Formats: sequence, C-alpha cells, structure tokens
Amino acid sequence: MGLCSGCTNGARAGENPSIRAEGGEMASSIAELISERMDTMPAGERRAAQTLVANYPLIGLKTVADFSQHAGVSSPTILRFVARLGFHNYPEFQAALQDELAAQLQSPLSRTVLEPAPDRGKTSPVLEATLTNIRETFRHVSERQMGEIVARLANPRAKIFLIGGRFTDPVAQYMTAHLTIVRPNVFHLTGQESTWRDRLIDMGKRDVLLIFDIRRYQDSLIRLAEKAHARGVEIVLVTDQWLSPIARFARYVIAGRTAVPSSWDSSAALFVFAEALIGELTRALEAESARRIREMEELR
Amino acid sequence: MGLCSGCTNGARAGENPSIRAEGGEMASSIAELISERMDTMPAGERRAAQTLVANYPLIGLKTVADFSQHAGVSSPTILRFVARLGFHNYPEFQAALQDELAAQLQSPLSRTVLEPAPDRGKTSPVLEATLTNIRETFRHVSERQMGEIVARLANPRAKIFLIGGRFTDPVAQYMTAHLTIVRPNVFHLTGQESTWRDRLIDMGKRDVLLIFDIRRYQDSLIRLAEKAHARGVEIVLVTDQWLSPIARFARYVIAGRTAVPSSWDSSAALFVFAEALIGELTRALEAESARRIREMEELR
DNA sequence: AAGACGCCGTATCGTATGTTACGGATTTTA
DNA sequence: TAAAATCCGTAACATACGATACGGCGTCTT
Repeated sequence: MGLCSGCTNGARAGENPSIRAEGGEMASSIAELISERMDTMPAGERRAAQTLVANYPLIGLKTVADFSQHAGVSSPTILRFVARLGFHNYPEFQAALQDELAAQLQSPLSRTVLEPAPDRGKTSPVLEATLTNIRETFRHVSERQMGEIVARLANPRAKIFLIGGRFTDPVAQYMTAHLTIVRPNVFHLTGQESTWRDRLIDMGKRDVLLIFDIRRYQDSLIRLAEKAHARGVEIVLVTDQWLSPIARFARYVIAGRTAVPSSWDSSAALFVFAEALIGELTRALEAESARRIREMEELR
Repeated sequence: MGLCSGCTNGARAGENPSIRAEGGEMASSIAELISERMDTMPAGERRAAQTLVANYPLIGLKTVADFSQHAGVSSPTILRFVARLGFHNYPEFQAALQDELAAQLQSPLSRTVLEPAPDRGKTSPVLEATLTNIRETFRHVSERQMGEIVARLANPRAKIFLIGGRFTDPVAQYMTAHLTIVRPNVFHLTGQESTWRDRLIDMGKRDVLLIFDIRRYQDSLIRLAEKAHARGVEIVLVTDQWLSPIARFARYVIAGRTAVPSSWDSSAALFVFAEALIGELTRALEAESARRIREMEELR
C-alpha cells in the first residue's frame, strides 16, 4: 500500500504541476529540478537551493525557520524559493519531498540497505566512501555553474587569489601551482592572517577569491571573506556539505562530500574538483596558455 | 581530512533520553524501541505503532492529524503513543526520526543504493578516468605493504620527513598537517633545496623520508633521496606508474596512476593514498594520538 | 550619474498544529 | 453483577508556524 498517494489531502496526488519544468520536459526529481533552475535564481534563493541539495532532502522537511537559519537567509527567501520551484505553499513542497522519499524507501532495492555490502573485491570501506563522495560531489555541480566559474577564472584582467584552511590550504596551493602556469595574476595567500589582509587592498570588483574551507571553519577565513566581499570581490567557495558560513558571501558555492568512516574527514572530493577546474580552465585558455608555457620553457 | 572524530551529527546525538529503554538497555533505533514495547501497549496506541512500522518512518514525519487519521485513531492517542516511547512532545519525536533518516541517507552504502541510476553517461571522461586511477592504484597496494609502511610511520622514536615535487608538494603538506597531530617528530621539508640538505644532518637510520614525486621528476629531489639513502634513511616513495628514479633508493614504492585525458596529470590517486595512510596510521596510533589530540585541544 | 527595477529582510497577521482537560465507553476486579 | 480503573475520543485552548505587506538596499540601465 502506497503511503499516502493522495489520501491525506485528496487532490495533491499526481497532478502536481510544480515538478514540471518550464521547458516542457519533466524533471524526475526535485533535486534535478533545482539544479536545472539554480543558475537562474537570485543570490539568496540560490543559497537556499545549495543548502537543500547539500543536505538533501532532510532540511526541506524541517520548518521554514530551521531551513532559513541553516541557509543563512530569511524565512521569506525560503518561501520565495519554493514558490519559484512551482509549489503553491511550503507544505505542498514538503509533501512532494516526502513522496519522493517514500518512493525511494519503498523500492525493493532499499530493503537491501541494511544487508552487508555487495563487497566488490577487498577494497576498504573508506576507499569506497571516498569514491562515492567524489562522484556525488560532481553530481551536484551543474555544467553551467562550472562554466561560469571557469569563465570568471579565465578573465585575464581579473586577479585570482587562493587560500584554504588548516587542512585544505594544500589543495589551494596545488591549484595555485597549476594556475600560475596557464595565466598571470594568480596569487596564493600565504603566511599569517595579517599578511592576507594587507593583500585586500589589491583586490577589486573584477577579481576572484577562491576559498577552500571545511569544518571546523576558521574564523580567520570568515573575516577575510567578509572583508573581500565588502570590496566587491567575487568569492568562489569550495566547502563541505554542511557549508561553511562563508557561503553567505560567496557568489559560487561548491558543496563537496567529505564524510568517510574514519576519524578524519576526506578532502579528496575537493581535490578532484580542483583538478577538474584546472583542466577546464586550461582548455578555456588553450591559446594563451600554450604561448605562455612556451615562453616559460625558454626561460629555463 | 579535517579534524574531529564524531562531530558529523552536531551535539544532539546521544543525549536524547527518549531512545533509552527503561530497562536500561539502549535501543539502537526507534523501530526497535517500538517493537520492544508493542506488547505492553493498549489497543489504540498499538494500532499507532503498527501503522508506524508499516510505513516507517515517513508517517511519523507528517502531522499528528495525518498520522491519527491514517491509523484510524484520534490525535491524542498518537500523542500518548509518542509519550509512552519516552518523548516529551511530538516535535521531539519527529526530530529523532529525522536524525535516524539522516544517518541512513548519509551512509555511502545507502546512497549508492538509493540513487537508482548511477548514470555514468553524464559524468565527464576525466572524472571517470580519475576514479579508475584511484581504484587501480589501490589494487596494486598489498595489505602487507601498507601495514609495513604504517608500522614504520607509527614508530614514535623515528623522525618523519616529508617532501614533494612542484605539483605534489601540496600533497606532502596535506599529509604533514595531519601527521603532526597524531604523532610528534614530523617535519615537512620546505623552502629551498639548500634548506633541505641542512636537515639531512638530523636524519638517521631509524628515520623515514616520505617523498612524492611524479614526472617530470625533479633533480633536486633525486639528489636529496640519494644523500638520505646514503645515511641509511628509509625512503617511502609515492610516484606515478612510470616510477621516479628515486625508486632506486626507496624501501617502499607506491605506483599511483596519474594518466587522465587532460593536459595535466592527475595527482588524485596520490592524494587519496595519502589520506588512506593517514587513516591507517591514526588507527594504529589510536591510544597515543587520542591523548595527544586532547592535549592540543587544551592548549587553545 | 540618476533613475528604475528587482531582491531581500523586518515586522505583522491569520491559521493550522500540537496540546490538554474532561466525560463517556469498555474492560477488569472483587 | 457491581464497582473501579483504564482507555479513548470530543472539544476547547495556546503556541508557533507559514504567509504577506512593506520598506531599504544594491544593482543594472539609459
């Protein structure tokens, strides 16, 4: 017996018009619907969308106040967000999420969840979790989002600043090592906090600040992001699925999966994303970067 | 790999008194708790319990009115039911259900199952190649090899030095950031080549030098490895599948796959291997590292 | 550089939801 | 069989939740 396929309030069953994409094509799940429209949303609602896909779908089952607080926006923004998705009110949105969950939990596949793993070979669970994390991370990054970020980074007039937290700064450095080769004006913010802040004076509206930040989120990075944001710098944030508070100031937010059965969180997904960004940017800058690389060779 | 062992579920995790059975033994899930007490319940509440386990757990996330109507009982009966389970009010009961769901949805196992179509069609070839590289890299690492390396790194009397090449040094730094937490005497060789060589004087027979080196292999690293080897230092080399010349001096060689359809080589496999090493070592040093971490917390 | 548009947050309102008191019905016990 | 205890539902209540109007602010346009 299907759990409430129309029993609670007679009308809602199948004719939900909200899940139908404007283009005419159906989005099979709300998550897809969101990622389709994420790019066309205003900043606040986009933050709501990002926190929803990052904590899908449970955040959407909580109250509007909880949702809004977790996303760092106000309640009306949440309601405008669900309205933009096509729902007439918040309960209808929640009902759709629950129906989706019900379908998943009822599927015969889910019954095997509690059974031991399919155990493909002798690979460790940590490794499998890491691979899944990477795959999941990329599932939630739309091509358009990727393209826009690359476009920002490809602008030769923009300066690019990179920085990371205690454990993620190596990822920032890894990315810096590559970016400095394919384009000029790439700077890694190193050393002490006071040193970064002095670099703020070099940052302007056209520039980009790329921040890697997973929990525990460092206050120093938040302060830097806030000040940079105040100067109009475009912030690209690569964080974990719980979203660093810097998301508040970020133009683009990438929510990577970091949870693994270990004492540590895994930054592998962030690392692979950084590599993907490097690759895309290199292709976008192909002409210029090739010439640049040739010049560097000669300088040896 | 960010710090902090069990902070995935905020703080609310264990202190929920409701899930603790009166007898003193813990019920691991609410479903178990229900089936334990089902027999001692009055008729109406038992119907509530049965409908809940039958449509677990989504019916419990709906309103009391929905729940009661679906179970064929009145609203107060539902509330008495959740009160009997030990919850102080209905929202608290719902929060517990959501936490349980969150745990299930977060486990990578269930996620792979719940996502019906792993559609590898949309994922980029670079990403697929990266994932395959990681898997293949680990296929060629024997458990014994891993265990011996961990054993070397776990020796508290040994000093550990880490270094990497132009693109891989961030991986070495990433690993250093973690190792310095779980054990003492961990040093990252930074700065100029002349600086490293001065550190050679600190290296002895019991010490370990962990080198990351992929092509193009840097002469400076080779020279360092040679001199360290001459002093009897045990070298662990993490390189690409074409093997850095340092392999000549290394006690252990990990050959990672780095080839991807891109202009760059991918260091993702090396990164994930580093994470695996960190995880294994942390477990091996569990007792000492836990004490060490506790001390560090107090020093803040 | 000035205006207009769109976005977002504060404050308020109406209502649905969870909660509780109370009386009747049913089962249990003497 | 009668009395008592327990259980359950009806109905009224209060909270808090979702919804909305409004004003300030930033951003883009001409």
